[in-house]
Amino acid sequence: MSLFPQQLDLLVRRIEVRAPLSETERGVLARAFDPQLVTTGARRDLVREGDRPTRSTLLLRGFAVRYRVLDNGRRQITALHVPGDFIDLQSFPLRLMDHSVGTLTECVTATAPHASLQRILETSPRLTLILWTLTILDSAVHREWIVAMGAMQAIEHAAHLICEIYLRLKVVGLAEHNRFPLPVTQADLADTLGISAVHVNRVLQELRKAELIRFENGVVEILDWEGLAKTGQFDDKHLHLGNEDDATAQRLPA
Amino acid sequence: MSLFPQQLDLLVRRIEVRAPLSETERGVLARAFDPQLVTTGARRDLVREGDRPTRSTLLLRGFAVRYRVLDNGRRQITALHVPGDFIDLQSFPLRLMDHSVGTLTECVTATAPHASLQRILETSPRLTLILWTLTILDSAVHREWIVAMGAMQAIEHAAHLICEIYLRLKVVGLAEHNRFPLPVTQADLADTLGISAVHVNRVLQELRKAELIRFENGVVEILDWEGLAKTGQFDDKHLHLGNEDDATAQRLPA
DNA sequence: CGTCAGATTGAGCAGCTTCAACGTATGTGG
DNA sequence: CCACATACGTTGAAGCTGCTCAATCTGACG
Repeated sequence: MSLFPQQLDLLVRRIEVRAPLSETERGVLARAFDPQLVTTGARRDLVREGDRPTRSTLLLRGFAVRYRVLDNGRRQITALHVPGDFIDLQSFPLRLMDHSVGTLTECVTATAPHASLQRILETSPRLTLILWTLTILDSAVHREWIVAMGAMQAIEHAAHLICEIYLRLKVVGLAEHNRFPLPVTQADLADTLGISAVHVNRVLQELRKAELIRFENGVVEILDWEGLAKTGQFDDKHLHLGNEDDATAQRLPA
Repeated sequence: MSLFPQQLDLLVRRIEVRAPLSETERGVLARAFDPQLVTTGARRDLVREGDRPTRSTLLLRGFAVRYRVLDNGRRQITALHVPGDFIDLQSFPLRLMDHSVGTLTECVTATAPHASLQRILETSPRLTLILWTLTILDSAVHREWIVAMGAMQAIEHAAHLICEIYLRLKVVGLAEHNRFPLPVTQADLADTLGISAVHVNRVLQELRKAELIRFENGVVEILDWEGLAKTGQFDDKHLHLGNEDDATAQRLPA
């Protein structure tokens, strides 16, 4: 009645960037999930705006996005999720989904009933803080996206996004050196960056011409990290990859 | 050694939109704050990017903004805070500030030492969930801003923002019927909406010409709520103003 | 081989920017 | 009390970024 260790591994890595987990805690976390995994095809919804989920979903394999569709038909992606991310942990404290989550690729997910999270809340302050922190990291990324959308040009924004995804994938061991999967179409990028698909195409061409990246068949290769980070004015501070940032490690030793 | 009830009132109202608080809980919350309040002048920083606060700040009076300044000198505001909002509750789980918070007007604040929040985390699952929920509401607003920035025109975005601020002020009793203070300059709005101050001016003129709002001397009057909400494609779902949205009320009765 | 999703290109256009000037209210020192 | 400074709002004009529309190209797949 619990997740296998290797299935929990990506989440554990994300957490342990900041705070070590004890064996007991890993066990509690593993038992919070339903043992059976769910596989969902590409381009399907995992949760829909208006839903009131009774369980939260952890992404184990594949890429997913949070999005909203406006009256005018435009879709805006508000978050891009990679393996190891909870895609709707916020539905535990706040049940009503105010946005949808859809898959980009085929995805494998594990689900944790809210009742299990409730138990963690009532019995483990440390794990509670860890879960809370995960939602706060989402927030920090959201803010960074607002900055990028509001104050950067399209090409800078695109460079910024690529830097962010690269580091996030690296944390969970899914990026090789300067190379990582990004299985999204230019239309998806358009809905993420808030620009048209045509313009995405031109921006990507510029990034290629500047020899900052290659991007073919859903794989990004970063040719010049320095240049890319500079173009995107990228600073990894908001990803909080250093363990001295975090209260869990300092105030609640494992 | 605790905040006066009326000083806590705005926060309590925000919380009780979704979940009732017991007298005991109010007491615990009140005692989490330092008794003395702090007054900060207009256009000063309350917290700075790079800081590692040891206490979290509750805004009692005045308006404040979260923001980041880019290399190119552009300032992007990522959140606008009104009385009753925590401006840096996330610094409890994640110490390093990845953005700054500044005042727009003179502000009165109360501070809660992280040690007090720690005590709440260790002793009161229900209050912990409530605090967690407050940070998650910030997240929901962030996502809505991403949608507005990415998929709306400037005039729609502006209308959307005004709708949002109006409802948030109403919750804490700071908006009269269709009328509320918005002590920001057009340059502030520019940094919020991610457009130039000149264009803000033109957008406001359009909103006035369409007889949707008046906006003089830092006071907004909504002349046509329906029209404004339609223009801004505004839906209050993401503000989670209904108590059936929330887990606290349902699973952890006071 | 035809079909389809996705990428690419060109051309004209719209939204928003920048620069610069000017208006208006408020405050301040002489 | 006036001269001047300062902050904020308003207006016009020119230009750039990114959009829309439409056509073409490419590769995968049945």
